[in-house]
Amino acid sequence: MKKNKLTLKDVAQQLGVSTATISNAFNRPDQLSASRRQEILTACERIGYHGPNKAAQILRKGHSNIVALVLADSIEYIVSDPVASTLIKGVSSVLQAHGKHLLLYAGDAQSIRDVVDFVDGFICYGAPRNVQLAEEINQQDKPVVTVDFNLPGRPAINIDNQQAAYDIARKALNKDDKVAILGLRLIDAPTTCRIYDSPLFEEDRSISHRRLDGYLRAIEEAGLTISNDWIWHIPESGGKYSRQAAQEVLNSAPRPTTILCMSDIIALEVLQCALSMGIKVPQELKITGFDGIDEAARTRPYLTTVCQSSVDKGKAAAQLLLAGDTNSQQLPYVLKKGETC
Amino acid sequence: MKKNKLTLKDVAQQLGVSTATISNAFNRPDQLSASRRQEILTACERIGYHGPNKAAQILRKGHSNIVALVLADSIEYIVSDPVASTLIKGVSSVLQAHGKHLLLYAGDAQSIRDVVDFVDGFICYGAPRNVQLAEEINQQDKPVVTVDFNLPGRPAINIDNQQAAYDIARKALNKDDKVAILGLRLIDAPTTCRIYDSPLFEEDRSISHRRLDGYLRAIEEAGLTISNDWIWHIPESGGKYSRQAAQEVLNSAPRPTTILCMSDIIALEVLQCALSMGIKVPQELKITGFDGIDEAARTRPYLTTVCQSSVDKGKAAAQLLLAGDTNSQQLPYVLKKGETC
DNA sequence: TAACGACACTTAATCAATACAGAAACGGGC
DNA sequence: GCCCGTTTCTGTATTGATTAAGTGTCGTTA
Repeated sequence: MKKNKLTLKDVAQQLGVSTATISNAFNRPDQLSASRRQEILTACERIGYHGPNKAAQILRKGHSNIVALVLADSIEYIVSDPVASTLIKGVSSVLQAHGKHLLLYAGDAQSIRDVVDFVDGFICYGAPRNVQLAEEINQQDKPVVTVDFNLPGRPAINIDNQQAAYDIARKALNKDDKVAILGLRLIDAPTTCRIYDSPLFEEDRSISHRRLDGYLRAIEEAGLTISNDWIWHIPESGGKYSRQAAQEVLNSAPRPTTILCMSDIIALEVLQCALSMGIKVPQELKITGFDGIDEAARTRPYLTTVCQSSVDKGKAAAQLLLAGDTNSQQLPYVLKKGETC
Repeated sequence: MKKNKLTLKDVAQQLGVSTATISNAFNRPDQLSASRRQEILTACERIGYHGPNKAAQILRKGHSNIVALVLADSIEYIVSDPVASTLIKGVSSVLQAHGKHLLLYAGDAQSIRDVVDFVDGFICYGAPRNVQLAEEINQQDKPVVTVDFNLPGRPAINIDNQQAAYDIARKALNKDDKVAILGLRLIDAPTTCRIYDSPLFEEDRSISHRRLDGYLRAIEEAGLTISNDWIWHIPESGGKYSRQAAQEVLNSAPRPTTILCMSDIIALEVLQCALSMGIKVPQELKITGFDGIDEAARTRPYLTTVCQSSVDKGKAAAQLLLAGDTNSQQLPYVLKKGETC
């Protein structure tokens, strides 16, 4: 527990040189002779000065080596969500390789101002609940990269959600199928529910809406129809919401023969629920997922889903941010034929 | 993308008052009349000044509302480790309730200095690989709380690891048992290996050493013996290390009848390996775990283990830190009788 | 009515650094 | 010996705020 931290000024006085020289010794080696620099550095080591104060550096230099990862959900939820936590892996691996630090931000629109002034940039994952938060971030004169959603004028990392949804639905659907869709955050409601009158399409098209587009296109091409009653809105993959939707949809009459799920978590919940009800998968019920989480490959029967790499998304986002690149990037996905359809 | 951020000085000039008054309007309402304060606040809102620059505040005030969670492993590993990510949940829930932010630190001893100057305190989870990192943090004149390891003079959050290990081993052991222990970070080696000559006990007793004490005491009391050959060192629960140890121990001759594992992850690996080898659990092989992760309750047979709440540990650590309390805290644990012994 | 304290606000030092302009020293060429 | 350019180092304004000390005004009280 060392007290009385040394400042650059103290060190300068002790060594009999100016503060500028000490500063340069640490930051700009070309500004002083190599020998002098070595002297200063070893002297600093000896007296216990570990380099310029970072708080002051941040103020003066205007950057901090800290990147904020802004999360749509609470950290509590995120760390238990396989997709999100894998994304964190990707982001942090790149940041670490560049000597940057990671600040996990999961607060509201107000307290983002606590960090806005000193972080070097933002990676936003998922559309924030709070629209104000997204706006607040977008107003900043700092680099921003979004993942799995769009912010006007900012680069985004995405897969082609529409095409992926179309592809998997096309593979699943047959003539005479009765289709249901379990969607993620389709409307602005805090509970699981069917979509009746709520507007399906918003101006700011989220990835869920893109996926929905894909599903609907495939349904139409297969000569089938679907009404809003058979599209569910789920506010969040985790917790009770998915299970609730699974139970509702499987107890509906007539029971769907194909259920298109916008996440693997949802699909696994449907699968488990179906099996416990004695429904044969895929004979009586076909299920598709989305994401390709590890768990989806371990179930019996294992899931037919769209595999996308969250690690790659995280890496791409971090790289884009650090490179100052402002071009959006579309990552590949692969369809994984499982045993559920 | 707003440019030319306003400063407090700019605002003061525009409103024709001193900078001190603006500052007080935001930070010390008692220092100016309520009416004046209201005027200033609404004026700031109007011209788009969102409050004092945080980087400057951090420098001047010396605190930032940011707490660093220092992790022994890389973030990549942490987010996929159920124990660690649950701890993060606990920590972040308390921090969020107090308006603090969370900085995940998983770097080395050098770059900790990037954050040391401005974070308000440290929560250290698990003994860092790098001893220097622990020392560096301990030297700071900032609050530190440790979880699952000890730093001299700093409060620690722990369960009674020795007693817990003793309890579960006592329950598992019978006369004539052949015992093996799969330990976590017992010595300073990067690979899975048996412990031969390496010193079993170090001065700075880690939780693993406490657990080992408990196991050994139980073994002795049961009238059994164990030599260092039958104690494995595993550098990290995740990855290939546990599997490797499981294979080694199960292929040893004579094969142990009881395996005491210092984490559930390790125990599950042993269980899976044993089942695939056709070994009957618990008839031919008894296994105990440690931690009580969710997954341990879902396997068949499900694990006999020591349940401790990582959420509670995280919460306790954050609360201790924020309260400035310097007393260590011992949390409760419960033995969970499963089907593996 | 002079003294006193409470209130409202300002002045200016301070936090710990960076970076630019300029000074001193040095060396080489003519 | 003088000029010019380079190298090395110093002085100081600047970054954007906080805060202790100080000034002025007003109402109260002896």
